[in-house]
Parts: sequence; structure tokens; C-alpha cells
Amino acid sequence: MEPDWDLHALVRSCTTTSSPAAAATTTVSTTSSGFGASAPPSTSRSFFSVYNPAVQEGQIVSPSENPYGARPSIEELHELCKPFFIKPQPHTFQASSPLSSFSYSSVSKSPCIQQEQKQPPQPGSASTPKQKKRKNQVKKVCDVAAENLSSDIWAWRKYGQKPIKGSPYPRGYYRCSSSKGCLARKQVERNKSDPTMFVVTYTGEHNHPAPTHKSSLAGSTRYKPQIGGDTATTRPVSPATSSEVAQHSTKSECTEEELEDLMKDDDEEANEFDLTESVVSDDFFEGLEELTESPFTASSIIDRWSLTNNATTAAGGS
DNA sequence: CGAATTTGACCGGCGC
DNA sequence: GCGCCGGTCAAATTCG
Repeated sequence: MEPDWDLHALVRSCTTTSSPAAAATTTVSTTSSGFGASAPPSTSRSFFSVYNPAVQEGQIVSPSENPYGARPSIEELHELCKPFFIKPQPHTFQASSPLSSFSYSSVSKSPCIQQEQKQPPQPGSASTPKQKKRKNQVKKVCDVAAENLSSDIWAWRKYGQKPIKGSPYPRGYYRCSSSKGCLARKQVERNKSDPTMFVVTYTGEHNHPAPTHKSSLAGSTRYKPQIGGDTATTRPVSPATSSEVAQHSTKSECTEEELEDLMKDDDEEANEFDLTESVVSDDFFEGLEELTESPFTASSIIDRWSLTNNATTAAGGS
């Protein structure tokens, strides 16, 4: 992985939650009707934007409108991140509803659209190594900007990449590396309409609490310079994942009001579990801030993404 | 040396 | 029933 990605993307995913039932996959589909329209990520925008469930169904907030467009303060960051924190509660594991696992998912206003394709017939199916019933999988699909890909609190490990029919970019497959038995998975794919955006699909739920510290995040940060690599999707993926989600919200799809609502909801949830502090410490945010300020952020990331992307297109592309 | 990524092959669901 | 395609596995490779 590229160093950049490393920094940014310690993969922290918004996914969350945990429910053993891998069977239930949650898909948040963020509708990004306006991908192309959205302005290119600006450096000022931190990946934290990801956390803003700003995206409401089909609604996209232009970067300029995005209240979080400017670098958020620590507090703001906290707020933004809350939605993505997991609730370490046992019930999450039970997964009353796969979607519930995602902190934001529970909120109808979530940036990502949750698509329950069909309820997982049975979580038990999860026991199978492979998800055999695609139809029944519940997934959460999020559109995330490249810069936001790194804001995932979860650690993801890439286990595959495949070119997808109809898409010039390959899709990267990641699984949660925080816990061995974790069924959470995510797929990262570059948006063909807007290469600066990534489509992140979360499936399954985490069966363990979110990492409490950045440092604890495993893997996904490894960077390997690829020449002409099409792996763009791959590496970026992990980083992308989180950021994607983040961006999602930011850029896209929600109005300020909606965002506020989301934040409130999320906030409540976060408070409930007191995750705010445990999961995201000030240090964490500071680090993020640094990242934000660092040359890597948005523009640089995008540049790199572009590079990778090109490669991807070339390689993965067809 | 351990851990993560890459990549090709295999498996199975889904549509025709 | 057949073929296509998506998703996962696992060996090899690379990196810290």
C-alpha cells in the first residue's frame, strides 16, 4: 500500500457492528446521483467528512455547501465519527437487524442507503465460508470520496480483487482483520461515473467491539508501489473504504439539516455506549488533523488515486 | 520473521 | 441444464 494510504487509511470502517450472522449483510446504498457533479475533493475537506451521514437518500450536498467542508474541529470530528462507532453491546451481536449494526444505518437519514436486498434467510448460512445466498444478502452501500476512504475505525485486510463486468475499475474485497472470526466484509469499487468517488459496500457485521485505538488497527496500511498497477482499487480500497464512506456523507447526499439530525441521532447512540471517548480519543483526532493538514490529504490522495486509478482502469479496467 | 497484499483458480448463485 | 459472473480461497510475493 502506498504510504499515503497507510496514513489515511488505517482502515477504520464505518461498518460496524457486529453480528455474528454474517448472513445478514447490510448494504448501504448511497445514492449518489450526483457524483460527477460534485466538485473534486478539496484538500481542506478532511476525510472525516465521511462520518457525516450527510447523505440522505439521493440527496447530495455539494462540497461547498457541506458544513464540514472546512476542516472540522476536534469536536466536530468527534461528532462526525460518532455515527460510525460501533456499539459494543451484546445486542448488536445478535443483530436484531443487520442494518442496525451500522451505527448510521439505523438512521433512515444515513448517508448511505441501506439496501436490504432480502433478509438473509438465515444467519446460519454465514457459517459457510462463502456467502451462498447473494440474493438474501443485506448490504450497505456507501459512496465515499477518495480522501475519506481512510477514516474507517476498523482494520481491513484485503483478500481479493476482481474486475467487475460493466465497470472499468476492479473491485477490492476486504474482510475485517481486527478479529479472526469477524464476518464483516467490505467491497470497494471506484465509481465509474466519478472516479474520485468510491463505492463501498459493507456486508456482514462485526462480531467484536471496534478497535479502541488507532494503533490497534491492524493491517490494510501496507503500501506497495505498483507501477502501472491496476491495483488501484485494491490498495486504495482499504483506505478508500473508510474515506469513501466519509465522503459520502460529506459530499454527497445530505443537507445540513439532515446532517444535523443524523449527528444528533448518532450522537445519542454514541453517548449511549460512551464510545466517543473510548473509541476515538483526542489523540486519534489529532492524528487525523495532522493527516488532514498533511500533503496527503485530499488533493494528494486524489492524485495518487488518480494514478492508481489510471492503472486500475488500464489494468482492472478491462 | 511475521503479516499483509497480490493474483489466479475454484466454487456456487443466478439468469436465460 | 448451461453459462456467466461474483465472491472466496490459498499460494506466492512483498514489505516492515
